[in-house]
Amino acid sequence: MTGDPAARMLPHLSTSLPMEPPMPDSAIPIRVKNLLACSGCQVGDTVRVQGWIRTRRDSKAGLSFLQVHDGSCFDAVQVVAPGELDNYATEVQRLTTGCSVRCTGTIVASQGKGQSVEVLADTIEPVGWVEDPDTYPVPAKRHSFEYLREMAHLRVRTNTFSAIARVRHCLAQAVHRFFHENGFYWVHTPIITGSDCEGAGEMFRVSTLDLENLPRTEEGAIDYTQDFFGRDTNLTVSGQLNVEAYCQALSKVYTFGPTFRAENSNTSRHLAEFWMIEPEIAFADLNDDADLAEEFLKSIFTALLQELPDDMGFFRDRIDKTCINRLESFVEASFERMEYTDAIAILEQAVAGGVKFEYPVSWGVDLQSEHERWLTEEHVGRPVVLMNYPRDIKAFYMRQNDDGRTVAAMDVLAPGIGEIIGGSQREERLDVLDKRIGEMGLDTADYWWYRDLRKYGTVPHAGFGLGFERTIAYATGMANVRDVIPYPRTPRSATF
RNA sequence: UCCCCUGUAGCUCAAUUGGUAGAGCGAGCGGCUGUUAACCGCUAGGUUGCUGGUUCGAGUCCAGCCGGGGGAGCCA
Repeated sequence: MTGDPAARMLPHLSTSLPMEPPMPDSAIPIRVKNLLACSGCQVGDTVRVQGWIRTRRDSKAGLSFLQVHDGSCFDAVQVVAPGELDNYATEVQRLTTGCSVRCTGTIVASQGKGQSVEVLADTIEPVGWVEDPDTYPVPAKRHSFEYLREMAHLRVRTNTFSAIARVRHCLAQAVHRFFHENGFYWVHTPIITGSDCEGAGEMFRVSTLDLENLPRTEEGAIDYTQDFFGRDTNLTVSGQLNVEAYCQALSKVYTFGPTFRAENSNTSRHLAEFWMIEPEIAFADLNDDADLAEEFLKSIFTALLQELPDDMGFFRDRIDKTCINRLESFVEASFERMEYTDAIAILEQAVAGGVKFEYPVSWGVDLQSEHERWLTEEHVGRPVVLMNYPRDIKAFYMRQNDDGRTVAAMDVLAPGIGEIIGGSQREERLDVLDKRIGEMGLDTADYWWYRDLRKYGTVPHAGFGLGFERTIAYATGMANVRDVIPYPRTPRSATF
């Protein structure tokens, strides 16, 4: 649990916050997670909790119940406010969903059902009011995800989005932990790139030129020599080429950071700004790459199941009944390795046997989602690693196989989602690489530094890419990647 | 970018082949209660996305624009 900041106390912060109110000497500042677990405190202790009101329920017997959450865990703590408090009528009974409060009181065993312990308050200090409860955008009721998307600054106060934030953090930590513990170095590949050769999609231009008055060359083209970098630059669409260079000195490396695609894609699986994980390993072939992908995915999903049972229980109960079972099956299964060529034969047999697909199948076509789903869900029933695709449907940097018609590419397919990882062994032979660059109509001059890697101590190497938001959506059952990133960027949408 | 659906109260949605715009939730007030998605009653809350058109009459039909969603393509 050392990686979980909510589990640790930060007394130096807690005691240096501004507007510190008088507090009984014995009051222990504590976060809700630890309070509910009686970790670092026990029944009878005087504690202080700070957070936001989820609901208030009044009892005319002369007390009120406040559900106070602070983001440290899924549950809120019940703070019992006796009617004897000085500000009971003037302030406590005016608290509404969303107000922030600072409470001190005694931890007691709860008389009610639904919680084992609660806080019997000595003081309740409203810190920030909700100025108009009638128009507070996220009252305690059901909201559609579409509506909450337009309230991205407030939606994290809901059960669902605070749970997503914790899952996202947990998985990110698990990613770094897996790589760190396996001897990988995290490489901070550039966000602004001068490479125009990544070939992974439409790019966002980065420029300080005056759009109202663009400098022109004598030929009438835009004169990028006058731009900030003295050339045209873009936001990165992939760190792969850069991280390959570091791989060929550090042996095992990865990138994990934001990536940008200016594609006009309007789907539940695409974002203009998303986070991608791209490991790269040297002295490795495609089988090593598949091994890595399998160990990696099992590691991060195992961590999620172990570290956030309450949040995952919420997703199971309210979002997707199967999400926990799916992850448990995933981490226990051995991945099936299958050749693309064999997969096509299996699919063709299935069609002959009466299975209906919308798109036809034959050797040389890229598999559609329906084909991938059928293979992993119906035919194998476990995760599948498809390997060695036709070279004509894959990128220039993928290593050509001896058969002359396939490349060492792989996709990891998972039940319930389809493709979750795409990777390949990279072409390490300069002559073969140059031939491929030429065949695809690209210019070897643009790849001068990438080609250098093949001139100076080249080595077989491989890697893969994993979309972080798709991984979170898969793990939680959330249907739209726009709801698993705090501030989604999509075509015509970048409000926050 | 293409196809389909959609836009009505703070939110989720009704509104009969075009005829006075309603409910639930939320909110406010009152009642009841160691409460737990509380419950009961009352109240407030709308230029039906925008612009134009057809019509005696448009939330409803037509055109354009803008927004949202789903699917496809592209991909992660």
